[in-house]
Amino acid sequence: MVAESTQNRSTERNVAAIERAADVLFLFARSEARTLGVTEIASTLGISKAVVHRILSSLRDRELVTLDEDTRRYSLGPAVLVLADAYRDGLDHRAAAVASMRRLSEATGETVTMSVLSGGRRVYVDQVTPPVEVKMTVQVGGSYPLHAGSSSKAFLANMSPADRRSVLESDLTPVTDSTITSAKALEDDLAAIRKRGYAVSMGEREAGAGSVAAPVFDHTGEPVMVLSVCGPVERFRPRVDELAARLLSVTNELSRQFGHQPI
Amino acid sequence: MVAESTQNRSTERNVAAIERAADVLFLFARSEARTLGVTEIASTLGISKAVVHRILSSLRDRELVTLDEDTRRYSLGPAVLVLADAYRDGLDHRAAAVASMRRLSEATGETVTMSVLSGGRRVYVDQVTPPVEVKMTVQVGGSYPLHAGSSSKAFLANMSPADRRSVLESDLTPVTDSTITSAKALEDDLAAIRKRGYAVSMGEREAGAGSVAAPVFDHTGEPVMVLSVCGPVERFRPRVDELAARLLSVTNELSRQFGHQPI
DNA sequence: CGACCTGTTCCGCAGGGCGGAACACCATTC
DNA sequence: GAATGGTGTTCCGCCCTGCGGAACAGGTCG
Repeated sequence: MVAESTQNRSTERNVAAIERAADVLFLFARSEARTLGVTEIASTLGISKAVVHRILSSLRDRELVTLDEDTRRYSLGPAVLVLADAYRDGLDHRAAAVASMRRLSEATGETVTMSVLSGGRRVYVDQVTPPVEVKMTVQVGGSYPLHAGSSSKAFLANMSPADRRSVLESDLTPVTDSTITSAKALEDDLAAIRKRGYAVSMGEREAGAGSVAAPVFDHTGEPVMVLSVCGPVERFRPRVDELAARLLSVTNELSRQFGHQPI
Repeated sequence: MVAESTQNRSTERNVAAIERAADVLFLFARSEARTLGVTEIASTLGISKAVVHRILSSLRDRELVTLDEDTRRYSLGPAVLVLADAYRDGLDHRAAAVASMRRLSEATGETVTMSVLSGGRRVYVDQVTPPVEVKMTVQVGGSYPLHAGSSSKAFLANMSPADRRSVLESDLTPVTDSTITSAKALEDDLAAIRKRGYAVSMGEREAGAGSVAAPVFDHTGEPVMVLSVCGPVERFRPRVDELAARLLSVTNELSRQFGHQPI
C-alpha cells in the first residue's frame, strides 16, 4: 500500500531517456517563453544540466529543436511540423473537410472546429477562425473528456452503446459550472442529440462559449469526425437554430461524400 | 581514412535512444502507410524488435504515438499537434499574416506559402491552397537550400552581406535543370530582386512550378518571413506582373504592420 | 577585476537498456 | 485440428551507454 507501487507504473518497460526528451519538447509548448535555456529546463524538470544538454543535442540533430547560436537559447524546430502534417494527413477525409469548414466559417462569421477521437478522449485537430476581433479560439491538439461540450456529446451520442455506457459510468467530473454531471440527464440529452442530429452546449466545457456540433459519418456508419460552430455565448445563443441548420447541411454533405448511407 | 570516422560523428555526445525514437517518429511521416507495425519499423531502421517495442511504449506514454488495440498497429499521436502549434505560435507575427495569405490566395486563385529561415535553410511553415483541381502544394515543414526558388532568393537578397556571401561561396548544387548555378548570375539576380522588391522563379526549385516571392520585414529591418504566390508554370507565366503586384501590396502592408520603416 | 551568471565538456562508476531468444497469439493452410 | 509462419510481447544476463558531479569556458554585471 505504498505510493511507490503506482508511481513508476508508467515507466515500467520503457526508455527513460525518450520520455525525458518528450518532456523537454512539451516544456517548450507549455511554457510562455518561446525559447528556453539549459539551466531553465534542467531546474523545471528536475534533471541535471548535463543530461538536458545531451538531450537537446540529440533533438537538435533531428531538427526537433533549434539552437540560436548567438543567444545560446533553444526553441522548437521545424521538424515538428513534418510530424504534425503527417498526423493530419493520416486522418481520413480530413483534406476534403477543411474547404467546407472554411466556407462554413465565412457564412456564419464564427469559429469552426474539427475533432476526432483518440484514446478515449476528443482532440481538436483543426479550426478555422473568422477575421473578427471577438472570437473563439480552441487549442489545436488539446484533448477533452467525452461528457462535456457539444463536440464531445456529438461523439458520445453516436458511439456504440457499450462504449457510451462505459463513459456514462465513469466519473463525470464537471469542467465548468454548466457541465452535465448526472448520468441520467446526460443520457436524455444524448437521445435528443441523436434525434435532431446535432448537439448544443452553452458553456459546458468552456465558460462563456456557446457551440453546436454534428458528426460526420463514413461508409461504415462510424462517426469519423465532429465539426462544431462555436463563439461567444452572448451573440451565439440567439442564432443557435440558424447555425445548427448551416452546420448540418455541411456535415450531411460530407457524410454523403464519404459514402455514408443513412438508414 | 576509414568510413567509420565520419559515420558516427552525429552521435558524438548525444543520447542514441532519443535519436532512434525520433527516427521512429519520422518513419511514420516518411512512409506511405499511415500505420506501422513493430517488425516493419525494426527491419526498416535496422534495430531489434524489442528496442522498437520499448521506444513505442515510451512514445505512447507521451501520446506521440497511438496504438490501435485491435490491430496492434501504431500511428502518430495527437501530441505532435501540440508541438507544431507551439512552434508556429513561436514565430512572431505569424497569426497576423495568415489572414492576408488567405485573401491573397482567393484574389489570385493560386497557392500562397509562408517560409522562415531555420538553420541556414528555408522552411515552409504554412500554405493556403485555392479550391481548384490543378494547384501547387508544398510540403509544410520541408526545408530547402537558399539558392534555388523564389522564396529562397527573396531571403538571400535581403540577408546581411556576410551571410549572403557565405551562401554564394558554398556549393550551388542544382535542384532542377533551371537552378542558377553560377555565383555571378545569382548575384546579379539578387541585385535585381532587391531593386524591384520581389523574386521570380520558373522551375528553379521544382520543375513545372512558377512563383513570385517577397519578404516581410519587422521593426529591426530583418526579413522575418517570405510569402510567395506559386502555381503551375503554364498559367503562371503570363500573370507574373499582376501576381507580383498583388503580392507586394500584401507584404508591404504586413511590413508596415510589423513596424518596418522603409529607408 | 572578481563575482556570478550562463552553456559546455570531462570522466569514472553503475545500472539501464540492448538484443537474442523464448513466448503468446492469430491467421492461413492442408 | 495440427502445422506453419506471421505478428506483437516479454524475459534475462551481460555490456556499454548515458548519468551527474565537478571542472571549464565564455559572457555580463557592478
